[in-house]
Parts: sequence; C-alpha cells; structure tokens
Amino acid sequence: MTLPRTAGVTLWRQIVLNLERDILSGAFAPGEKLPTEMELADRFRVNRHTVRRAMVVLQEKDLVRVEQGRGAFVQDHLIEYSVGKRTRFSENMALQNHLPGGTLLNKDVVESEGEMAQALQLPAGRKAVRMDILREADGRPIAIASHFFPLPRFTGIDEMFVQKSSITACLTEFGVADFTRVYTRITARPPTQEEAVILRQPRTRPLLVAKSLNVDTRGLPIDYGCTRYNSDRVQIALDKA
Amino acid sequence: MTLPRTAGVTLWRQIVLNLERDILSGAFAPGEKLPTEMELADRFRVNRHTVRRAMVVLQEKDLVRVEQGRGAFVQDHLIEYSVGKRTRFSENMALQNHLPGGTLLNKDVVESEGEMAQALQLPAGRKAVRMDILREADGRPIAIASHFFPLPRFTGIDEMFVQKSSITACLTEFGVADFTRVYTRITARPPTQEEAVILRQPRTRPLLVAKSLNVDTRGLPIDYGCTRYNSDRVQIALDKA
DNA sequence: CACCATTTGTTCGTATGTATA
DNA sequence: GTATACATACGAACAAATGGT
Repeated sequence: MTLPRTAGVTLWRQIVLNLERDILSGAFAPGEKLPTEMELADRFRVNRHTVRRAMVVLQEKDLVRVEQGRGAFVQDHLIEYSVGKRTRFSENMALQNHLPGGTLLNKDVVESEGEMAQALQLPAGRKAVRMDILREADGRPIAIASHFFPLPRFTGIDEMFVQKSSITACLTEFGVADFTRVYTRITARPPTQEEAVILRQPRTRPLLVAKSLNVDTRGLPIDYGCTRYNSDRVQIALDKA
Repeated sequence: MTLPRTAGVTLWRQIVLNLERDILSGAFAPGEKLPTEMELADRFRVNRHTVRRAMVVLQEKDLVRVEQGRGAFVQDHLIEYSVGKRTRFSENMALQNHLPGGTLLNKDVVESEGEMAQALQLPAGRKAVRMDILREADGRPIAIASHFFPLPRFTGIDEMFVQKSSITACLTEFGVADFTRVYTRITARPPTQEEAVILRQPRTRPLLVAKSLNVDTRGLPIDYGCTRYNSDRVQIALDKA
C-alpha cells in the first residue's frame, strides 16, 4: 500500500488514521499483536521512524500499547473494578458479565505490625490471619489480594475460605452480616518478579495498588487489604451512583 | 558493625530491623539516598545478597524504594489526593498544608474525538479547548492534567486561566457556580519520555492516570480531564466521609 | 553519537545449618 | 543415626539502567 505524499495530510497522520480504522473496525482484534514496525514500514512504503511517530499517537489514544522487545498490541478492553461503600469482588465481576475466580496462594499468621496494625487497631503482640488470594476474571489473573483478619475473632477463616472460596461468605459465617469500606488509597508501582509471573504480565507494566479497610456494622475493623491489580486488564472506577 | 551470627534471628532480618530503626528515627531522612548495597554489605560485614534480601522486605513495608542504576531511597511522605463528588485541586492541597501551584504548559483547540467527545457528549465536528496544566505542590511537580472544555460555551477560558491560574475561578466567570464529579477512572502506565522529564521522575516509575468528568448543576458536561500523577509523590484517596 | 563508571538486577554454583520423617 | 528437604549465606559473573564526559 502506497500512501499519497501530495495531500495536505502528513504521512504519519495518514498511518494513524489507517491503523485507527483497522483497530476500531476489529481488523486487529483486542489483545492481538500488531505487525512489527519494520513490517508496517514496508507495508506503507515509509521509513520506520514515520511508523514510530504514528505509534506514539496511537499510544496516547490508548488504542495500542508498546512493549520493548515484544511488539505493539491492540489495547484490551479494561475490566472496570468499581470501588464504593459496598465493594464485593464477586458482585463486581458479575455486574460486568465476568466469571469471577479466586485461588488461595498463601496463608499465614502474622504479628500485628505497621500499616496493617494501625488500620485494624491491633495492639502490639496481637496477631492476624494473612491470606493471599489470586483474583481471576474469565480464567485470567487480574489481581493479587492480601487480606488481614484480626485474631482471635476470625480464627480459622483461612481454612473456611478453602471451602467457600468467598470472603463475603466466610465473614457471614463469623456473624458479619454486612460490612462497609472505610477508605481506599490507590498507588502504583512496578511489580516484583514474583507478582509479574503470577499475574502473567511483563515487568515493564505497572501494578495498581489499592489499600483498603472494611468495618462491620458496629464500626469494628474486620479486614485490611492490599490488592495489586494488573493495570493492563483493570481500571478502578469511582462512580457516584 | 558486625552482626551476631549466633542469636535466633537471621542476618537479613537483623539488617531489616537496623535500617527500619534508622529510617523511622530520621537518621535517614525521607527522600534521602541510602548507601549502596556494597557499602551496606561492608558495613554489616555480610554478602551483598543478604543486604538485598533485607531491601526486598523494606520495599514491601513501603519504607524504601529502589531504582536500578540509581540506588535506594527512603520513601517520601505521599501527598493524599482525595477524590469525591466535589474535587478541587487547590482545596485538596490546602487541606493537607501543601502550597498548590499550576502552570499552563500548552493550550489548543481540538476536534471532538474519542473518549473526550463521548464524555462531553460533543457531536462530530464540534470543537473543544484543551489545556495541559502542570500541577505542583510545595514547588514540586506532582501531576500533568489535560482538561477539555466544550466550545463554544467556554471560548477564551484558556486566556482567562493565564490570569486566574485556577480552573474553579475560571468556571465561575463562565457562570458555573458549582460543578460535581460524575466519574473517575483510574489506571496506571509508564510515562513517556516527555512526561518523565516534566514530572522529574525516572521512566521506570509508573504514572497514576485518572480520567474524570465534571458536570454543572444542570447536569451538562463541562470538563473532561485526564490527570497523570507522579506515583512516587501522590496517592489517590477515596474516603467515605 | 559513543564510551565509561556506578549501581541495581539476575543467574549460576557452593556450603552450611535446621528441621522433619 | 540417616536421609531428605528447606532456608540461609556467600561468591562470581554478567545484564541492564543511569549519569556524566
């Protein structure tokens, strides 16, 4: 394909429009790898730099994402993770027609310490159950959630989760009929190697990190959590509904 | 300093406790560079691996952040950027005793297109004013905000911002007595080279990206924005107040 | 642009102590 | 006691990112 070099539109802009059309029309499917920059340069009969200039624009438009050494990929549809007073993982996924999943990666009893102790108002010396859960949607990993439940109140919740595989269901068993989100604080950082492997994402893509506290109906803290989302598949939504 | 190798505490854990104490006591100030891994290894008379192991733990505790090729730094206090129905930059900073600042980086008139057009409900062919603003707190850059105001309603708002340097004040002049946040969607991605330079951050540290829509009291969309926060200095807070 | 020193990141291999069956 | 498994600790080399010349 040879692009007209006479019209009032620069070559790189024509390439942008061309690829934009192909992506939006579905000729390149979401998640699919685009041809390499050299292949595109050959196809449009231009220099590779001209293609690169177009790719920068496509990235700004969130239509593609480029990974050094791997290639350019059509941006996947992002799962919207809604955060509000009543945030429940399963409900959240169901609302968007995603099949929720959860695997217990790790469980442990830890000393009260640092942020976790402060959030749960745990005095020094008291302990908490830590559970690391891999969150999945449609069979694909989307987040690693570390939850801390204060002891002795929630003794055995880890064993129970293996059975029920739902935190909400477990809490109900412990007499927590309802709970609400007190706060959520969101940051971003690169993943550790382990996190990248578990979430099946390149180390160059950041994590969205949400730290949150849930309390029961009496206002007692019951669950401090730190959830690390794959930022290629998830966006956090705050709708004022 | 030689660490006891006989006690019931492993070497790397002793190093964690040692550095933790020095950071919390202020012996290493926030933002300061720690000694290199080799220097710490010499100081504690251990192998570099043993120091690295301790650093992993300190990172998990959010006490330090490590940058390849540069070193390890004591984690700075994070500015909390609160997001809610009534989100105003200046108020937000003032509440936390930060001195707010804003510089107009760039202004432009753009065709309605993509997400922006959809959010502002702008038909094809209509235009909008785009303003890129560098947000600062205490003189340090914390975010780049791109705002889109629909035309013709807000003709000249860019000129006005140069005078007033406050979006809220400009909107008041245009008869917008009050406005509210309809939604905020948060993602994360690596910065472009330009963004990294402007925000004075390494390219290895991610941006927090918040896309948001504001409407006036009649529910008409007036401002679509895409704000890119330096994730080393800012965390987004959602308090249920 | 290339080149270099500094610093962190990764991967081999090796040795040792400490539980546990 | 012995065998096995696992975590701890050290050593050397190389890769990758950064910053300066």
